[in-house]
Amino acid sequence: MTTTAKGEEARSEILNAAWKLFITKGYASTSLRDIAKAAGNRAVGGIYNHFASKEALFAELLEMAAPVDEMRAMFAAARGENAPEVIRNYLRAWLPISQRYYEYLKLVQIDLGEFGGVNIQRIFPELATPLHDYIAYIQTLPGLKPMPTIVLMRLLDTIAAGYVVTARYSPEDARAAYSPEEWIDMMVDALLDGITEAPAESATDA
Amino acid sequence: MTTTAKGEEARSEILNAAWKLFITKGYASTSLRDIAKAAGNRAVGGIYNHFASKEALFAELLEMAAPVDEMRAMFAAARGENAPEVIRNYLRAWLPISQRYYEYLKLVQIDLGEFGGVNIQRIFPELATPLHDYIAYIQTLPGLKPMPTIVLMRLLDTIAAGYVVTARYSPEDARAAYSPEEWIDMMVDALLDGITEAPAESATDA
DNA sequence: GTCTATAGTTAGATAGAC
DNA sequence: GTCTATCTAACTATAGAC
Repeated sequence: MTTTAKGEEARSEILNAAWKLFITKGYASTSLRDIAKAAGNRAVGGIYNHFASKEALFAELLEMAAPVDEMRAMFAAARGENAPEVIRNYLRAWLPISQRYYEYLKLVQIDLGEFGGVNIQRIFPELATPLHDYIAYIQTLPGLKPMPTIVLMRLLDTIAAGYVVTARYSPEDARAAYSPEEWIDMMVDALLDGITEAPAESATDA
Repeated sequence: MTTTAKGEEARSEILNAAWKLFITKGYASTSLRDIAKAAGNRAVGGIYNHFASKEALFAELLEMAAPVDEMRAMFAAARGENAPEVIRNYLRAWLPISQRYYEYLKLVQIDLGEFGGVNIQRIFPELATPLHDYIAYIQTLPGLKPMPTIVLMRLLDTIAAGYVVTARYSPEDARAAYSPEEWIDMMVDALLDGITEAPAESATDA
């Protein structure tokens, strides 16, 4: 829809402004006037030089911001010799990403609410399949209690989702008592070793 | 705003319709015409006999659906002699509630996005304080590894939030392999005892 | 490609008969 | 208390000058 350098700049300004507004105000509450104004006080009509409609602009955001490459790279990198070690590597890599992904999830929710999820359905398989393969890989490694793949997947998803969600709702000052890395390690430790006090006898790795 | 029985019925029909539409379509995308139509094909203007504005209608939903009583009752009931037992009781009681609460959280997000959270701020202290007290109570009980209150709170919140979120995103058929109660117990077990295989020597409670 | 101007539609809210 | 009719404002999208 655009070829010149100036056009490209306008296009990305519009995308940036739309991202911020859709995230903070929602889709329906964000007018094209709002977007045009936030994108350097542009003309409303000019948006249509770059996007066919408001929904097309939204769909473009959803597609270009999907963390497909990031996730694939992480799955390739977070490997190791035993499952606990790999899980630790995985969560250390994924949790910081997933927090950035939090804003993206708002766009996903918009797509589900406003458009019935038609836009996200094109992207989702690209993410689900590598994740499933990766979890299956972890289960070939030693060091875990036996459990079905679906259970392990949900546990890992639970930590990731919970980490992101609780970062928003818990009181800020208490959360600041630890660095993000410390928080991640504490949550990983809880998942791997539990929070129940050991039976007290042979404390080999305290 | 309403006194007669017929008026009360209309009022609750409007509230029910608005709840469903706000949850599924979002606030801004839901028009008062949509609500009036869904509430038994009523007249749009009639809504103003019961609510001063669209926002007032929304605020009423937010207030009346807050699970304040449910949470207080749960905090009072989920007690015991040692911390792991109490945590299990707590999560068994709270996770089913929190899933119903999932829809309510969408309303909270709407309030944050559309109104800057002004409506939820009236309700939030009623929930946060009892929760904090309850976590502190758990920490007076024996059986947990030593950890700061804020860490335990975030871990419990993580399980609760993760349970709710992953229920929406994981594939339905795989999730149906276990009952909700089984899922909850598996997740509680993971939190309490971890997922790492024990060092193999003295398997006392396998 | 960007702008101004505007068409066409729909929103929240109000007035007044019944 | 409910209805029909309507007001004003805001929206998406288009047309046409530059």
